[in-house]
Amino acid sequence: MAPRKRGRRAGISRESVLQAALDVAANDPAGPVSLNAVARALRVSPMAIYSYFASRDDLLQALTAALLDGLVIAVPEHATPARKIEIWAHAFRDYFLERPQLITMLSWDNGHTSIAWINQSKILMEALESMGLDGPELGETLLWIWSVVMGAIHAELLDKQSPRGMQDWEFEDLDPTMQRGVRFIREAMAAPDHHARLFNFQIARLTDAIERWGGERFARRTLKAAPQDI
Amino acid sequence: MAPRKRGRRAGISRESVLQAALDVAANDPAGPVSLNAVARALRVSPMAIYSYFASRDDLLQALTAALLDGLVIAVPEHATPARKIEIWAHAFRDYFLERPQLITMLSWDNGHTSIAWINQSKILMEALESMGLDGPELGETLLWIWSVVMGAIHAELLDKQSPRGMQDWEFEDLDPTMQRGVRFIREAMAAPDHHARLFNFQIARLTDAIERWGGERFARRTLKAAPQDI
DNA sequence: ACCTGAACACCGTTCAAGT
DNA sequence: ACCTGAACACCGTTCAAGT
Repeated sequence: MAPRKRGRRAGISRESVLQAALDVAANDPAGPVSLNAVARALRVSPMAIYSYFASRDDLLQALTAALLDGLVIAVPEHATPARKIEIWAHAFRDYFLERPQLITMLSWDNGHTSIAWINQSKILMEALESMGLDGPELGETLLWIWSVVMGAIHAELLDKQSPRGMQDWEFEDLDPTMQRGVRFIREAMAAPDHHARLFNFQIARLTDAIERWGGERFARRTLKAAPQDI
Repeated sequence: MAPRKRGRRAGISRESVLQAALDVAANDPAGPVSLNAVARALRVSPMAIYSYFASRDDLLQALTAALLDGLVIAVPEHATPARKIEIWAHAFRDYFLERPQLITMLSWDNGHTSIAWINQSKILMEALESMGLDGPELGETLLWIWSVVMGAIHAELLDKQSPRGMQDWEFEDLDPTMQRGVRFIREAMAAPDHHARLFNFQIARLTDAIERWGGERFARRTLKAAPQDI
């Protein structure tokens, strides 16, 4: 309560700032993590944080890394590549659903991809390689999987924190065809495991496509390598 | 320049506010549309806007509707359902790429889905229905397509407005396996039509899966309807 | 080196007052 | 009814000053 004297050491550190940021994020998962809120939690002036982080962006980068560090994905060694991808995706989903702030910070807030995030994709990459993917195609597939997984999780979180409520008058403004569609959507979302089912479905289509696609590419490459000009 | 007198009519209207908001959005596609910025463009006090819109949310809702109104998707009547979905998805992508603000406002800012947005999906729904989808399954498929299309476009825009630059020291901190992966990603993204190709690929997988899935469901339903107990 | 305070340029919204 | 101005509670960041 007693206001600190000018320049008096508050005894904060990079770690304690990070911990405070984690607390702020945990207390309000929906809202953005602001420097001011972190400073308030630490009972210091907002500017004190600048001694440990260059900017808000810098703090968020460290925060995402800290949050991601807790994620350890283990896959059975003898599982098929497709199964490994499935396990990877579901582990990601579970982890993000418990830490709703992460998805925003990781892929939407500023677009910066943290190192920790990339390192977490090792299992994914190894699975793709063993499916015969290589070079730019492997890179493209990685980007694709990220987009689908993050998109699906983001949509799920958004829906959970603010269910798309539609007013009656809005519903009546709709085209009759779409009124039926909206009813179907509501029916679909009424199922208690709706989000899990939708996620499962997307990942299944994903691995399905990769298996087929990777197989084709692999066959083509093997064909090219064969001595056809003899 | 001359400051308006208190209460003096500025002569703005719901339409002029909306137009100003469109201008603001066009001038800074990356940044959010703020009430203050719109007021500045109109040369009125921010509070004047509250005479025409209940809140910032209300203004954004109207803004998205106005932006979406310009989108008219026409599909050849005799195209296959899958082809219709493809055309729909690409029309959406083209439209959104020219109006980068839309994607944020529509699906990420507050999560409110505008009526205009839903009405735009009529073609999509008709295509799905003619593929044999119905009920909650149709609703689920609609949600899925939205998620994929919006996710892909969002990722593309984000990448364009702030390319994921990675510092050298960051690269060296990576696991060797992922260093190779990141190199592949860079190679993939070096292609000039990279985004278009990735989008094409995703939509192709999407229609592929729906055709197969819808077909299965259709067959099962037909089977059920058949007089098997005779 | 670490921290504060004042300042600047933002943001959305409420409330009272003026025409 | 329409609009302003002051006020409130935010936000990130710069800069000078204090210990």
